[in-house]
Amino acid sequence: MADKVVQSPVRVRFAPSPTGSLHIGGARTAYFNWLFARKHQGVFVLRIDDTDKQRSTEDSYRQILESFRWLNIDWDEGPEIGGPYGPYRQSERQHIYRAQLERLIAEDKVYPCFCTQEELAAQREDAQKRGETPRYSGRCRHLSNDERRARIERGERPAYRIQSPTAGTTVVHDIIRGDVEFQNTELDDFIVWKADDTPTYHFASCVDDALMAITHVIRAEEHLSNTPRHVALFTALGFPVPLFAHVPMILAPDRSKLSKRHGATSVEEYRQQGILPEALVNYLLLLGFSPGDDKELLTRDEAVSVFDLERVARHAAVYDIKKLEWLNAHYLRHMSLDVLLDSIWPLLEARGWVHEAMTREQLTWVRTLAGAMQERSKSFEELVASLNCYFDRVRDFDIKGVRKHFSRQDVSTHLRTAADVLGDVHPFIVPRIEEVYRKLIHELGLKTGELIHPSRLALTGVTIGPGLFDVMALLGREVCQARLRETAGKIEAGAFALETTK
RNA sequence: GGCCCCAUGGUCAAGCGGUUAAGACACCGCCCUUUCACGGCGGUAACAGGGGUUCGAAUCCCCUUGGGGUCACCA
Repeated sequence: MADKVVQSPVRVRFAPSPTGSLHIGGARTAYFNWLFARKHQGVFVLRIDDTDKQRSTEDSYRQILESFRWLNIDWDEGPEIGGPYGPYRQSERQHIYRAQLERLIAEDKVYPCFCTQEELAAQREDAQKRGETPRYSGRCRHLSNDERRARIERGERPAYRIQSPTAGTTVVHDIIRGDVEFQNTELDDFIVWKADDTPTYHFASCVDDALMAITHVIRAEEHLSNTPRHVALFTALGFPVPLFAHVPMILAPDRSKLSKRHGATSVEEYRQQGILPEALVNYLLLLGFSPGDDKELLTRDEAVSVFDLERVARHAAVYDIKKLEWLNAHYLRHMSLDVLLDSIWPLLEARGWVHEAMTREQLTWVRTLAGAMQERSKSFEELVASLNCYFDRVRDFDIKGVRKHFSRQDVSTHLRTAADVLGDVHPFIVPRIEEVYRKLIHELGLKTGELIHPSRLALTGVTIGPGLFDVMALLGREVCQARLRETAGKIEAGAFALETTK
């Protein structure tokens, strides 16, 4: 990246407001910030924009931090660890904003506005009707100091507006989009301080960015249109204007804004659904960024070294759950078996399949089960669900499988014979089972699949899964025999007749 | 509506004046195989439209269309 773009030291920030869980788009923006900081040996600041006391909750605050920890995105300055520019929660910085406001008032860059919200709303409506852009009229801009003082003394609670430039253009230097020009006539004197005596988001954000020496503001595209205001604010405050990078939005499959009705939108939800942090982070990187070569699977270190803000896409990306699942399956398959077991343990426990006092044999067995399904699962949930037949009797049989494999006249007889034959397998291990089973298949004059498929279905209820002989060894002789016979009985009793005609 | 951003297959995307327009996910075949999954091989599928500039445009410019964002005493 060009030297002019990266000054040192790089200081970037992510500033969520704790009014909900960490959104997938926010996570990506944060990750890009983090990557940029790490890439340039800079500082990643986490700041909490909790100026909105009504909507901010402590719960949400904790969950956001937790999501970052889960994603393995660490911050160099911010909540819980502090730093030289703290505090890092806006609710604790009110005195700082107030001081800056008073300074700007003294410097005549900001002025009190006594217009009521009703008046402003009416003006806005008028403008809308005339087809004009609703802008503040500037009515209170030229009030005399005497009048201002008098009205304040009379008890009126003004808001404060910044004197925006009325002519010329404001150029926003955006690393992703290039220079973006705005006519200053489009700007109005917007409010920086509310009548309830608290700063607006724009004001607090710019004061913080200025005072925290933020060099690059990397944020969502929705802020691009607000940026001229921020430039005006930085200028009024007398601080250098940082460089900007507005990252494109993430859209739902119907190209609308991603929302709850499109399924999971928060990091927390993905976590609950068994998505691995490595997969999510890898996917987020690929959304709106390409390393330039064909690489799709990137480790964290590779991501850091390859990341480049100038290569971030300018257009919005549609969220594709399928690719996330693919990545998840990939990371799932490459997990060590013990980490995998550790990860699914709570799920197994919840189903009552495991408990803390299990014997070594039982643990080994569960571990083997997990391993058997590891390569066949896209998520923890799916993996655990596929284990059902090892812990519980088979209640439901795959209908298509039943039609296909239980329809032959002599199936039940064969299953019974198979059950009998399993009694001769010693020890009950895969090669022995296979040897005996194949011998039986040959003697019955069947094709391999003609016995194997019905057996698998009888044993597990499904037509998919590990090799039949692995399944058998895992289930154990007695269970195999019992299920083969039980299913044979059901076939003979016509228990599947209903299902086959369904 | 004003302003701003954007536009390559269904999706993510490479490309930055000359390419048979990569690759990945998804989908469809084939192979492997007792099923599934993995893996391997192959296939369907794109430069929104129209004008320019140029010997030559996916690439540069303009217009149209479409999508998104923003216009609050929300953040």
